[in-house]
Amino acid sequence: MIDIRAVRPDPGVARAALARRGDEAALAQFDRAMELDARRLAVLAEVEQLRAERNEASRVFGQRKQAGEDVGGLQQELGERAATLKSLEEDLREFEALCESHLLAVPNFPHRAAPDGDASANRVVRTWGTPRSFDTPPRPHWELGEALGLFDLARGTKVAGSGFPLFTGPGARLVRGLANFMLDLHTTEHGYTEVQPPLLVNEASARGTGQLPKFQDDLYMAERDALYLLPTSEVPVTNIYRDEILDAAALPIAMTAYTPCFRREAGSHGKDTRGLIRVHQFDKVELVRICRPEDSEAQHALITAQAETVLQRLELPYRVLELAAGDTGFASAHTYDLELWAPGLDTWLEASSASTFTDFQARRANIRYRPTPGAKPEFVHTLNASGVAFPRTIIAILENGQEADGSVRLPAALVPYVGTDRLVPAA
RNA sequence: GGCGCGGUGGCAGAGCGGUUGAAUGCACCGGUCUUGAAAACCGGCGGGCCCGUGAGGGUCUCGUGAGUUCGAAUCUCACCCGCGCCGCCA
Repeated sequence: MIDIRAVRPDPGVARAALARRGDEAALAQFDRAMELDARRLAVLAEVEQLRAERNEASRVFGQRKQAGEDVGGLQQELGERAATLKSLEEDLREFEALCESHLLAVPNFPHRAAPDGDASANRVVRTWGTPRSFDTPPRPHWELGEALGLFDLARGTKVAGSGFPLFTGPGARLVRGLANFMLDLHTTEHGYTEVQPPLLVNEASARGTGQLPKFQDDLYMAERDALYLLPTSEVPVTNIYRDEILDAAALPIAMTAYTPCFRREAGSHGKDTRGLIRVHQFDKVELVRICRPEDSEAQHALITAQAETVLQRLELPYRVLELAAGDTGFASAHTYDLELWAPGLDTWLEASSASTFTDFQARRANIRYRPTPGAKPEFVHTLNASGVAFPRTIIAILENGQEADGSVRLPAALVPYVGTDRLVPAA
């Protein structure tokens, strides 16, 4: 959530910043929120005035009554005034709720470094690794995976529906190996604390990180219990500290979690649905950092580098994209996408998104810290990065590692975790 | 799922419907003392919002929401959460 108090003195500046997203609807939400805020403040002043009078009058009333004076007339007058106040308070609540609902729909301000424009303005800031050349056209991962017995997408569809992959035998082992490899890297070399969060989250949590109210359609919901299946472990992990005031000495906090993620992918049916490119359920190791505001830019560079390390250890060619203002996610101010090269698909696939949310999530989730002991609490900054998402990593491993004989060579870093250096077709 | 008890400030823990934003202790901050530290003593010390350049003033906040009342942390109702016992299940 943006800071409406900071915006109030000069809404034009904020409006210009938001305009960089090229999102007319967002600007409209912003304008409406500012409008409602002004009306809210006018009613608030009136309500507070009446409450002050009421409080004072009640004090006097109590004194007179105790002194044994006749208070009948005064009591009636105060009763009438209480009714006036009550109706005004209802107006106030209405404006507050309306104002907040619009404010919750306003995205974060893009970082000054983010390029202007939409996705076509995304900037490649670096590439790593060199794509192999193939003598014959490289095969897509779904052919390789089925031939190697790694997954059985038809049966996954039978069990749940399309987009719910079933990993089998060596494929399941590969998934488990990836999880252990990534968790070990982040916990032992990058200093993260491993957590296993709840996989369903309540509404407050989903609002805290920005999934609600705007992206309700993207979430699976357990309606009876008003719980949502996590679309990313960013949600439960960031919300661990919701409504808390953190000790400055504890910052930065660095947590990693291995969880499945569930996404309805509403509106993207028929797009990239082949194989493992876009699925409703997938595993991911996530990195979350919580830090002091002045540290967040450096923390962003750090968390991005840590996600890159995963891909480097897996010897997978990738590029780093700095997202343009218009392509940056709702809650994010600045995002780097890590895209893996998939030779079988002849394309780049996003395997990680490393974002700084500045105080946007902290404000929604009310996560603060005391800069010094005894000082006023301030909002922290939150960041996260996939470190990394599994399906597209598996795609890259298969498509980059494929050999002419139909086998797939595994990266050395994975060998101890998967128990073999090569995946071979079943005899 | 049933019955019982309970949710108060960073923590612990008081609180006859009327200066109770809330006793007290701990923690924390500032100071005195000390060569230094500890102890002791003195003072300060929740958060949000609005107005104000500032000093400061106002308002809300005792799980959440509604209600009773001139006035609610205190009374009523609903909901949420926690604990205990029973039932059910692993």
